[in-house]
Amino acid sequence: MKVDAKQYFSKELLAWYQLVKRDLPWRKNRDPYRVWVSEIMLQQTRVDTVIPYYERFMAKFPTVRHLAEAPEEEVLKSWEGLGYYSRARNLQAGAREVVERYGGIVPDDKEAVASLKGVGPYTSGAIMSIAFNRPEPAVDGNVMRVLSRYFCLEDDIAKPSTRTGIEKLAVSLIPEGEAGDFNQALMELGALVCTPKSPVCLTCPVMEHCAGRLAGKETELPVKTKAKPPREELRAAVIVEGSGAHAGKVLVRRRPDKGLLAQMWEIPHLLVPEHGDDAALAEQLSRTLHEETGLLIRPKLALMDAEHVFSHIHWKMKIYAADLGAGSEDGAGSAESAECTSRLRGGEEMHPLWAAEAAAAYESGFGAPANAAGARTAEGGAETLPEPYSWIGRDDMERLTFPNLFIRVLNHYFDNR
DNA sequence: AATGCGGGGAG
DNA sequence: CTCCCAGCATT
Repeated sequence: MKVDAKQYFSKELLAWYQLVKRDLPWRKNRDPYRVWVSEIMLQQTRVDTVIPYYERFMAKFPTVRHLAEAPEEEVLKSWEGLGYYSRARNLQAGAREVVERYGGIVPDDKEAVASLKGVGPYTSGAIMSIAFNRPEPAVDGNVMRVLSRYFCLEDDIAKPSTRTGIEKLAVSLIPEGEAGDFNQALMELGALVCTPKSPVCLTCPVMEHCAGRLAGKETELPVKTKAKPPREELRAAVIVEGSGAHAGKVLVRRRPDKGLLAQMWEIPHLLVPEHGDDAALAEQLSRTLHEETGLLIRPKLALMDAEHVFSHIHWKMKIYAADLGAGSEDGAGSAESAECTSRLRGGEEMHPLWAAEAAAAYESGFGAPANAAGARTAEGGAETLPEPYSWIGRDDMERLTFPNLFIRVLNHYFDNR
């Protein structure tokens, strides 16, 4: 590629950007903290999705110090529904580091910024160029697509080595003193014109020298290996209705500190080998929850099915509604509970569909609970549930953080109760 | 180099 | 349906 084509590209792209750039909330000024928050939220997330989250987040945590001093649960709650929740924890960890080590001022220093939690090659380049106008590359999916097409590069952009190579190219394209605008222009072009499918080449400011298009390959590029399909997991979940002191509430638990959906709340569920038999699933749920909480639950209704696809796992869940039987801490007594028939419409009545053997095991209380909390009988049971379980009402959903999957399920339940 | 990590919009 | 989005951390 000739030097001419590179200079042409940078000059025309920059001029185009000044004309058409969108008025986005994080472009109001160059406050490094605002840029930082926006770039973290924008990781693997569309602009239109981010905007409302960004507005709420900046109103609630307007400065590095506000974020650093906030309770972690509030930060996670503000991220609810946005996905990739470790971003929220890492962002707050970074804010606390900036307060402790740099007095609350984001340092104008590449190594310092790059060392912050959750800040990788792209984000550090974006912060350094946009906030400080430093000539660093900010190569994301947009940039790899745009440059692959313009320079007709056929390297697989799924390979890390390809990104590294494109970073070197991207640096060489940055016009003197215009790193921030140029990098944003590159991404803006990828978002508005040089889109993944059916790029709008006729409106492209650099169409004339686009090698990919001149070769007729604009829709073939960039080359990218397909991702492996998510593995399927069948799960059985249950909404347990409290009674007595916990009437109107449901049983939830908090997920572990690390891993999938870390530290978020959910309704109890478990991995099962197959979905065939409602009675068998009900029995497994009942037995497992008894082991973990001491509660004796009685699944009554197949409430709904729910599917949720993560990038690497595909959950297929059957969700039951249950109440507490005799022998539970909150047990209202079998006679009373037995009269609680279908409170939910559209569901399928299943109690007492249990196999005789499972029902007998249930009636005998499954033996002693494995959990140290001990048996919870109507007379002498402990008042508190073992961690990480808890009873919550609908109002509590305002302060606890749930993945969208469970928000949908709980809303469906509370709406039709 | 591979894998884990959310959720949704567009075609 | 499929693709992929202003990616990063861990192994």
